[in-house]
Amino acid sequence: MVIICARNPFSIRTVTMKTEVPTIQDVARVAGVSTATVSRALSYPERVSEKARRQVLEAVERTGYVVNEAARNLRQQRANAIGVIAPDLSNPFFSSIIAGIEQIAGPNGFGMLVTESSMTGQGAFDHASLLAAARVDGFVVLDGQIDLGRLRNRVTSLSQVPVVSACEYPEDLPAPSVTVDNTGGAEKAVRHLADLGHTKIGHITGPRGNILTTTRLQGFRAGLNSIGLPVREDFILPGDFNLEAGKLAAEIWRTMDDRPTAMFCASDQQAFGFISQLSRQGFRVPEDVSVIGFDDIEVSGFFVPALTTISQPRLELGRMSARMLLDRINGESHREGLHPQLDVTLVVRDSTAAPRPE
Amino acid sequence: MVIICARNPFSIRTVTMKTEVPTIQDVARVAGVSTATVSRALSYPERVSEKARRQVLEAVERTGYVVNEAARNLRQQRANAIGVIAPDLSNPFFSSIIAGIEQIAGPNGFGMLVTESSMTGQGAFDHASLLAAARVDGFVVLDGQIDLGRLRNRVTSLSQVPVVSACEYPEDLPAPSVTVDNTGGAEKAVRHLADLGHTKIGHITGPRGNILTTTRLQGFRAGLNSIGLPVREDFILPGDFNLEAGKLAAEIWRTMDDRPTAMFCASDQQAFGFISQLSRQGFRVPEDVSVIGFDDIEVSGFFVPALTTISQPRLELGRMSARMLLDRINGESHREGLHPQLDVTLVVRDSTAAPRPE
DNA sequence: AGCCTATATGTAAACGATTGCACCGCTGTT
DNA sequence: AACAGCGGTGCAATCGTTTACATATAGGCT
Repeated sequence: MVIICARNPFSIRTVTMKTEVPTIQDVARVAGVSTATVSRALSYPERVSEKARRQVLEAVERTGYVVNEAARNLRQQRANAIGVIAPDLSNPFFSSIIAGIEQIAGPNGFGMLVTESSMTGQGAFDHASLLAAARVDGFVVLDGQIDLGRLRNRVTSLSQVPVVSACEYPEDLPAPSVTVDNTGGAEKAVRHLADLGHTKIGHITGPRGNILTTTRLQGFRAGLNSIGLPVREDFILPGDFNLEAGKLAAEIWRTMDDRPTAMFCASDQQAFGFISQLSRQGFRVPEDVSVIGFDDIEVSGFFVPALTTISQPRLELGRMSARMLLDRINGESHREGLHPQLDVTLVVRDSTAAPRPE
Repeated sequence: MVIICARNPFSIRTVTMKTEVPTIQDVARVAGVSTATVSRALSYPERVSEKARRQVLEAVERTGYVVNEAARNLRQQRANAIGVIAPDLSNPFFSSIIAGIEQIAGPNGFGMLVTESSMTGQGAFDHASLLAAARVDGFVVLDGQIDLGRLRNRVTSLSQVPVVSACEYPEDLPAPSVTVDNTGGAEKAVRHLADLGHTKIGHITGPRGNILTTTRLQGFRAGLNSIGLPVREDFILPGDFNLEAGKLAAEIWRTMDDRPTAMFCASDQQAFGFISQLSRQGFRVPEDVSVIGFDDIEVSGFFVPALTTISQPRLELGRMSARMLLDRINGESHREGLHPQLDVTLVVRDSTAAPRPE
């Protein structure tokens, strides 16, 4: 490989030994054109002559030039990157959405900066506003619990900053969001259980205050209503989305003297925790109790028993939110009130069955 | 909040309505000092007078100034960011490592750019070298399968570019790496099974060519040897780390006329797939066959049965590799040959038991 | 008093790209 | 022959920092 780089040819930094990286100047010199032409040849090929384009391309090849993003970003007042704020990076549910975001961002020349909102106490928000000042062009927010007050104080009018929330969303956030039909999903779950013949259907909720918790609970009630089943408040157990919460709920279920014969869990993880603890106590799923989850994470199909659940298009959730964000960044402003909702589907596997005859 | 920003006070871009963001010039004006002093007051507080520092800090407060990273990066020839190359973002195993990296990078003022190496075919490598030119100061590589030839062609001498590989590592990569004791882990697994009384112990490997596959297989053999058990080649089934591979292996196990009574799986996910498929066929774990995994991902403790496995410190793996990378970036060059190896521990749960008496 | 040092500040030159503007030559029209 | 229009190109300003260097001021020493 030939390295052509006349600028400062004798500089040898003895410590780092960093090889000088070619600049647009070097390319221009080799190609025998001005830097303006080089820049144009690369960004708007159709605006330079055939000949110039060839020369530039060859010079790029020979020098091994690659654009310095920092310089470009400074000049263009653009970061060519988006920020992702997730509540919990190690949660497989979120990582799949993040993968979806990357699938769109990457090929469009955008980097993806990932932060965890739980970070450092006050956390992501200093991050976020700090980032907003030059590192990213916008955010995808995956955390519905986020403290908006803080952000508002920093960023004068939030609605100006390109933000798209995905999955969970703060209700009062004046930004587009992409979600799934949580209410409808919960209704489908209930209906499925009822179709199997269950009349005593319970629910383990998500964490208090979370929007997903609210909508799924709402769907749960609506589902029961629509098929004429009474809502038994004592069958609604408070929980969280994680494994531990399912375990805790199992302990409560065990102590009930009138037990539901089927449980709708607010997440797959929760369902795993529930089933796991029950099995340990000698109960069997679905023989003793049917269990249905929500999310359809990858492992669900391989759980024992394979989990019946409401499947969310997580990858598509990420892809769509990234697309919307990129659109906003590029000025193709959707109306603020854009809130697409993706459909969810019932996936029947082995954790649900007809109730044991009395 | 007071916005002080004299530069171009009448500019109102009607389309975007972007609020002008204050620069260091604005701060300097308000504080009544030069930009140099502002810069110094923020970066080296001890090098300016008490008075100047106070004035600058107050001006920063009033203007809401936050440094423009693009400009800083350009000037300093530094990106203040690290790149992470992962083979599969939605895999919970990797996401935990990524979380660990972020825990170190974030607080140190480094952004974390995440890319998936499977991306776009040729993929991460154009990404990677492109990034190397200005977006990141170094990489943590989580993908051992990576095509080094490509990278080499781009980056003249790879050893100059700060790279740390974590978990998996290409054997010929002249870069520090942080791994876990895979061989030792495999030995522990085998020993545990032997201690329970198993003599017919099998293994489902990872994907061909992967370094983890090799070292774990090696440990498996070594373990058998050290306790005087023969290595039955027909008990070694080829696989992959994912769920599907476990399922496939289960089918093979079923057709064997002389079956191992215990299986050491190359990953937890694989173990899930194996157990899941077996259960579906009416076999029981650990009664019919003991199963031990490798990784100890979060859900393992809640599987049915709870999975006995070799636990890796995934978060620490990420944290340590991030620390090493940051050190290298800051010039505190470790020797090239630094390859710390973290310990793994056996976690005994319910998927292993003594073999059924003949 | 004179000189030297140390400390605190300001001035201005980078960093490497993009892009508004001016210019040049050519073609086609009047 | 004059001129408008246009595609292609180069010049040079600009983005917002950091930092080498110059300068100023104060204080300590002989």
